[in-house]
Amino acid sequence: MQPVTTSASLTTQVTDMLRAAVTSGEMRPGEHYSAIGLAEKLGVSRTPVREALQLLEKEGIVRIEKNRGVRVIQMSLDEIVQIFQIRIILEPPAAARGAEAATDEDLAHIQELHGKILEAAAAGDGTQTLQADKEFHLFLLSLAGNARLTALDRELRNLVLTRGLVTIPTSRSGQDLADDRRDIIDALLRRDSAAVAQAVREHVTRTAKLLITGVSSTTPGLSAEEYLRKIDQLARHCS
Amino acid sequence: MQPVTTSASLTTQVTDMLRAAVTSGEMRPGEHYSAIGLAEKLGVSRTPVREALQLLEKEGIVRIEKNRGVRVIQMSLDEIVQIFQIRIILEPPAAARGAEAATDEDLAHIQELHGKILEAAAAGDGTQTLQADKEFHLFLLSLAGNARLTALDRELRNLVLTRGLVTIPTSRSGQDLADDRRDIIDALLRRDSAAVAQAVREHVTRTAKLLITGVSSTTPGLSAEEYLRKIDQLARHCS
DNA sequence: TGGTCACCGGTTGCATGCTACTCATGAGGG
DNA sequence: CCCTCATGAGTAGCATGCAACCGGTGACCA
Repeated sequence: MQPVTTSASLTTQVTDMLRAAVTSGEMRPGEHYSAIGLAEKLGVSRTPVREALQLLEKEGIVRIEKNRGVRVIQMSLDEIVQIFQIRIILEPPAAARGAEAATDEDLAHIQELHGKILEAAAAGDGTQTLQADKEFHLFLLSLAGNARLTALDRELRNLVLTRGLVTIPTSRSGQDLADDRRDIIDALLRRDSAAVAQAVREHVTRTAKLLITGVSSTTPGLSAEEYLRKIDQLARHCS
Repeated sequence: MQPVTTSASLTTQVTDMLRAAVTSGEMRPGEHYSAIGLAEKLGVSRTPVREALQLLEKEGIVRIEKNRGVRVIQMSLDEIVQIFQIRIILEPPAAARGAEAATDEDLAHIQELHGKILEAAAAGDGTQTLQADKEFHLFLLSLAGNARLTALDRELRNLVLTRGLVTIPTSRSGQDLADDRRDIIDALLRRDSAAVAQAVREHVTRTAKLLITGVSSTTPGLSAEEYLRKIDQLARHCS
């Protein structure tokens, strides 16, 4: 039904391309880039690139250094912790509400999405698995009927991806995460919203811990302990 | 110690000015504006205005209509509810954690900020009251040590301001809100984090209800009931 | 009279020129 | 030998030119 999708504005396209370049690892954190260079590479003028970079800066993906160029932000462990602190607060209640509001078709669709995760995981396609996992969770959250919350969560997830791609898919941890999802689905099918909240909470917490230990292990001289402690520092105050 | 604060970029300044123009009511929701017109009015070229508008669009304050100009978004009651649903989930645990982490100086500063709210309220300066209230809450949240959460909350608050300026300051409700703040401070001084969470939760919930009934009363044929019900639809699932 | 279409004012979107700024390098002085 | 400072290469930031595009209005035709 789309009328050939009159191609979106260049600025928008460039934004997406650059974001993809970052999450795919093509543009590396800490590295320096110039708007003029990126413009040439993409075959457009500096203006849309510059505007795209400003938007990405607002997302927290890059930092613009006045008259110096742009730098992909090397997300610190501290910021990763902050993001997960937020996710651990937000996602459980949203998922629980989603469980209440879900129709039978929604539940069927969830199981379908779950199937796709398993397929991708079985095929050993890490990127695809991550993508499918994201869709699964975002669909669940969207059932709560709060579009802004869903969008917010999507952005938080994207941010982590810039650091997370490498570290997530170890086989052992992949199994744990799969078990978590199984728990979520079981609770969903029972329409036990409290159990859904609990399962989601554990799932996100586990993801956070995996990521943190992973990142800190590749950064010698950094103790994961301190950061692991912080993860549920906020969530435990949820009344 | 600041080296004369080399003035921020024009784009940034324009962004702030336009945002202020929206929240102050100078630019009205639903109204149509052109980048070229705004640029003339501000005495700058179209480029920084255009870039500022793109950033504001990302914040959700305006919508850019291709080749047509820009429109200040008329926030729907539904979106207001969504924003408060998020705030009611986020703020209580953050405030509670802040209560744990606060130093004695922090507590003193909080009381100072509280004093400023009372002053502004006594002087009958609505705008100033709102501003002081924002600072109070954001400072409390910042004590939790999660800068991203604080920034997020600031943005959510700004969004509501585009609709909220008019409706908040009725004398009766102002007193209720002041009482809430009193509760928050009492709990803070006792370092009773659970009570802080509870008090914040009630405060935000009350604010939401005031705003919703206010807005719906100025929009005839709209029942507030439906929206009021939704407010804590998510928060009640906080385990 | 009703409908279609061409035109036109107004706007954004992108490209590009120019200025001012930042940082690094290297020469010159102490 | 070290420190200082001038110079230059490279950059973002802003202004402006130009084309493509949208929507409305009025003329023209059936």
